[in-house]
Amino acid sequence: MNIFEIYLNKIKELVLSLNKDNSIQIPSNLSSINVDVPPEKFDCDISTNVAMVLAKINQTNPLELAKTIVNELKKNDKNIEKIDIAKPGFINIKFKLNFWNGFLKDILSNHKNFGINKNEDKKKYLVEFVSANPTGPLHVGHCRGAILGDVISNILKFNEHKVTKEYYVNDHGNQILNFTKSVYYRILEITKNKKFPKEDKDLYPGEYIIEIAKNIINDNKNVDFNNFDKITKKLTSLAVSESLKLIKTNLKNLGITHDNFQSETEIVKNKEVETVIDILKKKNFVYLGKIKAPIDESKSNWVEREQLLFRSTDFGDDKDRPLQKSDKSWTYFASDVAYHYNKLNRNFDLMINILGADHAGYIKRISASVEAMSGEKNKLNCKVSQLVKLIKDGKPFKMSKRKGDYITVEDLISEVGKDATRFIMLSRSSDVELDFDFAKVKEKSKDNPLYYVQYCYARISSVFRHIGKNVNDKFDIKSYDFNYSSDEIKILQKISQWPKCIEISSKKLEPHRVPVYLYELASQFHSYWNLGKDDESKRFINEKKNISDEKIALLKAVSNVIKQGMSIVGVGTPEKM
RNA sequence: GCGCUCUUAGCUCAGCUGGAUAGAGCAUCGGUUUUCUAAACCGAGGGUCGAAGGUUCGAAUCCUUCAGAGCGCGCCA
Repeated sequence: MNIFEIYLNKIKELVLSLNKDNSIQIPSNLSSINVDVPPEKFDCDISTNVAMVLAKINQTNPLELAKTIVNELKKNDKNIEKIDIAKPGFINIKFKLNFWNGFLKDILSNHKNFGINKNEDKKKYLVEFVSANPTGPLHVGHCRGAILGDVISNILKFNEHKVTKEYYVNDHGNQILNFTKSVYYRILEITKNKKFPKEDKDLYPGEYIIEIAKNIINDNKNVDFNNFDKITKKLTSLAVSESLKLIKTNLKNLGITHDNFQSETEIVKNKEVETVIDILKKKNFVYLGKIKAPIDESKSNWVEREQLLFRSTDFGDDKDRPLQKSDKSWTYFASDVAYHYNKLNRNFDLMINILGADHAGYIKRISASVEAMSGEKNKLNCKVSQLVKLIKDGKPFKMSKRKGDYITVEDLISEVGKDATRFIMLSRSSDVELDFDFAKVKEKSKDNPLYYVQYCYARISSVFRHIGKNVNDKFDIKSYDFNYSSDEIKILQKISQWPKCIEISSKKLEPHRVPVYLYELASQFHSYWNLGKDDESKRFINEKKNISDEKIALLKAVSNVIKQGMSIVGVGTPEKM
C-alpha cells in the first residue's frame, strides 16, 4: 500500500474531473504534480504541490486554487482529519487515526507485499556486474561494484521484475596469456625446481598462483606441462577455471551468486565478433581510419596508423574507437560489442552494467555500440561505482599489486564481516567516493549504522521473547481500532514511506536509499523506545507483563520493514545481540 | 587538451528526477540506566549548499562559465 501513489492518483483524477467541468485548466502533462513527504515541522502526513503547478495555466494565485482543490478533496474523503494550505501553495493533509489503523491492518495482513510497487511495468533485466579478470581472487576494489550490482538486482526482483545476474569472464587476451604463463612458471618451479622469473613485470607474482599451480598439477597427473606452446590452450582453461573457483568463493562469501557466467573466449570462438562487425559495417558504422593521439606527454611515442574503427562519434563519443589491434586481433572493445550483441539477442528489456570508476570513460562507446545495434537509445544503462578509499589505522591505505600488499575480499570478510561490508559499502550514493575505515566498520556501537539498524530488530525480538513469543510468529489481531499517540503515528508515517523508498531506488537504480531509510526508521524506533523510560504507557510490555494488540501491531510493522529492507541489502537481522 | 564524476556544518555524508525556515552521524559541550537490550536516548552550539551568471512563482537540485579534486583518453581488460 503506497499512500503517496494512492493520493497522487486521487488528486490527478480530481484535477481531471474539475477540468471536465471547465472549473480549471490543466496542462497536457500532469507529471510535475506530486505527493510528497512534508518536512517534519508541519503537523501533517502528506503534502502536494498541485495548486502551485496548476496556478500559472489558470492565471491565478496558488493559494486561491488550493482552496478550490481542498474543498473538493474534503467532499468525499473520510480519511482526512485536517487539510491545510501552507504559504507558497502547498496542500497539507493529516489523516484520521482510523486511516492509520486501516493502513496497519493492510500492511500486516499482506506484509510480504508491502513495499512492492505493483504498478511498475514488469520488465526483463540483465544486470552485468563484477566481471573482474579471472586472473586471481577478488580484492577490495571489486567489492563495491559487486555489492551495488547485487543489491540493484535485489531491488528489481523485489519489485517483481525478472532479473538475470551475469558475470562476463574476460578469459581472452594478453592479460590472460600472462596469467597463464605465470601459472606455467609456477608449475615448473614446483615440478622442475626452476626459479620463477620475478623480473618479468608482465607476470603475476602473487602467492595464490602457487596454489593454483599445485591444484592443476594434482588434478592433471597425466598431462605433460613442459612445452608451453603445446599446452597453452589447455593450461589457460585450467588456470581460468581455478581462478573462477576462487572468485566464486569470494562472491559467495559476500553473499553474491550470479545466474550466468559468460565467457569471452566462447564469443570469440563462435565468430560472434566477425558477425557483429559485419552487421555494423552494413549499417556503415565501421570504417578504416586513423584516430588522433591524446594530448598527453606520456604518449609522445604515438604512431598514427590506420585501423578498423567504430563510429561512436555518431552517438556523442569524443572519438571513434578501434576494433582491431595492429596484429589484427580484436580489441577488448570489439569483443565487448559482440558480447552486447549476444545480450541483445537474448531479448532483455533493459541491460544494466555496473562499472568501476576507472572504466567510466568506456560508457559512451559501449552505449553507442548498443544504440547502433539495437536502434534504441536507453537499452543499456551503465552505473559507475566510485572508488573506495581504504583507511587503516587512521591513515589512507594504498594498494599496490606489485608489492603484493593488497587487501583481498577474503581479508576483508574475515576482518570486518560480510554484513558490515555490505551495509557500509552501500550506505553512500555510488556516485561519490566512499571512505571505508576498518576501525569504524568493525565498531559495535551506534557509530556503525549496521548495528544500529540490527539493534532495532533485536530490541523488538526481545520484547516478543519476554512474552514467550517469537518476532516471526503470527499474531491474530481481532480489530484494528487503536488509539495511537502522535509518537506512534510518526513511526507509522515513516513506515508509509517505505514503498516510496523502493520506488525511487528502483527507478534510479540507487540502492543506497535503502540503508539510509532503514537507519532513519531505526532512529525513530530507538527514540520511541527510550520514551518508555519516562512514560510507562509508551512501553511495550505493561506492568502486568502483558502486551496489547496495539503495541504488537506497531512492533510487527516495524520489524517486517526492517527485515525486508535488510534482506534486500543482503544482511542478517539477528534476534539477539 | 578533451571527456566523465564529484564539491552541502570542523570531519563523513543524506537531501526523494525544481518546492516550505537545507537535514543526519562523528567530533565538542551538557544531561538520561532500581523499569521491555545504554550496541540506546534527550538537549546545545555549528551553514554564503565551491564561485559567478541564467531559467523559474520557487534552485543545493536544471542550463552556462569559472575554480578545485578524482578517474579516463590505440595494441590493458
